[in-house]
Amino acid sequence: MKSIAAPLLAWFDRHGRHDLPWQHPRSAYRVWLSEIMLQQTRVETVIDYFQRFVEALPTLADLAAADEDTVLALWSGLGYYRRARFLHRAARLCVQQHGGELPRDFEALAALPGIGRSTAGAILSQAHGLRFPILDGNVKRVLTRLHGIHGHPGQSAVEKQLWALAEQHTPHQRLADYTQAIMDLGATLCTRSRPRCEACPLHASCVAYAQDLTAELPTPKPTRAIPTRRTHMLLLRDAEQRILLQRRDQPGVWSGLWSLPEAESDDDAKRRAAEHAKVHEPRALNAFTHVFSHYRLRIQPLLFEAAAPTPRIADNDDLRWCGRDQIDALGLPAPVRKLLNDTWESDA
DNA sequence: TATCCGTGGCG
DNA sequence: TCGCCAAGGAT
Repeated sequence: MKSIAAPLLAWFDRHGRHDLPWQHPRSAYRVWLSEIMLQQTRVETVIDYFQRFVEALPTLADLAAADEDTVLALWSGLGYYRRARFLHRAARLCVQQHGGELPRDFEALAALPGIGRSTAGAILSQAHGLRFPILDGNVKRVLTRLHGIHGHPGQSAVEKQLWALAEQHTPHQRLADYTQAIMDLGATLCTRSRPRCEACPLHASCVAYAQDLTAELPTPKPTRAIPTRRTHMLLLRDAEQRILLQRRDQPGVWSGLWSLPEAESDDDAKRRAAEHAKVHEPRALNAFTHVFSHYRLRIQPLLFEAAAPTPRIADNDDLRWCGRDQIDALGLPAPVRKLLNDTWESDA
């Protein structure tokens, strides 16, 4: 099989992305952080989060020493929060077991939480120039088209075949550049819709291009209808305009993040509100829908005004009355942060 | 193996 | 408005 490395690297030198923030400097810690943030997330979205994160926690040691609320606050809005907790846990494991650095050994690296085969390959190739393939969404898209492979890449047989191809294409020189090059190709030319095949350095040997299959490949995941769940969110606000926040359980959606107490119905909401404060009749705010990958959540916010906190419910690890300026330091789900800000804004 | 886990942008 | 996506990994 003819390797794609030579034409790909030549293209990368002229048209690749060379100014991403994690490339300067390209330390193992920064590459690792970027790879975790980039899982299922766009480069444009990640850049600001990355800058803020490394400014607050410049080294692996800083991350390991940070508390979880700090890490989740820096991650807040980026989604898939388990990534942040795994990142944090992995940093502490590195301090405990690997001399405070990310291991260079593939098995040890991939054994860390949040680091799978592809992310381990990306870190080792980009940070250390070691020869390990990656197989992320970009590479899957490039390889299924280049070789005309049908079937959803999530299927194990298809994925196995793609890993074998990824391995075969990986060169023995310029590993960091090659890894970045094939991702750049997927991100900028070999895009899901309307790929720019005429500018692609590989189109002469591309099966999908020759057979006009770029619109069919990669085979999309079979879709299924997602359910709608409903919840009431309680905005308990005291005389000082503070609102009661509650840390969410693990596991589950938004686990470990600070959110609002929830209820299944109006009556349930009043009952739960009374557990925390002496309250008046609630005011129903505008309901809205938040969409996850696997279900949509219809949220009915209920504002309980001028609540007097029940004394026995003091601030603790999982319950906290927070003012407007306090939520910046906490990890909150994006729609909850917006709801709180809107509520405080509306009577400012 | 299938499901779970966020978010913002785009056609 | 809405379906679908975008640098996966864990369970």
